[in-house]
Amino acid sequence: MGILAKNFFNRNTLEVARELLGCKLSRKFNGKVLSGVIVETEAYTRDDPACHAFNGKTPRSLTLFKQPGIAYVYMIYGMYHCLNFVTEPEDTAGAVLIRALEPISPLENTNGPGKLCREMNITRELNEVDITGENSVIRVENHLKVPAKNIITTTRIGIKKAVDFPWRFYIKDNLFVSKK
DNA sequence: GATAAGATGTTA
DNA sequence: AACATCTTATCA
Repeated sequence: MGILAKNFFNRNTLEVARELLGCKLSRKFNGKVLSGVIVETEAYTRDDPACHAFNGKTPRSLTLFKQPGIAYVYMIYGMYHCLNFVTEPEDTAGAVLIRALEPISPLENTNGPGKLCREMNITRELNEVDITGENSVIRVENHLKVPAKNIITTTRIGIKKAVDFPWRFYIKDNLFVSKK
């Protein structure tokens, strides 16, 4: 099925976060392809106190201002990485955090943002890689169509600012959504 | 330079 | 509820 192109990411972050549900994420590593269905996402935008880019450009947040359709990978708590896709036009900060996958290729422990990166060998080396190319090490394609009634909208997890923003999305009743 | 906080996960 | 563990941003 079709690989998601730059256009897909060059849009409102909340729309992208919702529409990524049901898409297939593939990660090439050591000659193998690891893949899973995206079942949980969170949106982070400019004007969002919880977003790394809220206070403007810093060495780390600069990635969020770059072109849509690249990866934003950062380290959290000194031991885990988190994978995001950059959204919105260039110079407008925005990203979608990938929080959980339902395995397609054999994978375990993909029900959390740190766990799925550990499982798929996603590190800071992949920061800013293009995810819209045919041969990208990370790419996303259309896979399952998730009916609107099966998309649950709630508040985001693990943040201390903007805790009331309903910007977390997940597939209803899916067993691989992260636990609270 | 120092310091505090952090988009997490595991263990108890 | 504690903690493992270290990058980042901010301030001096």
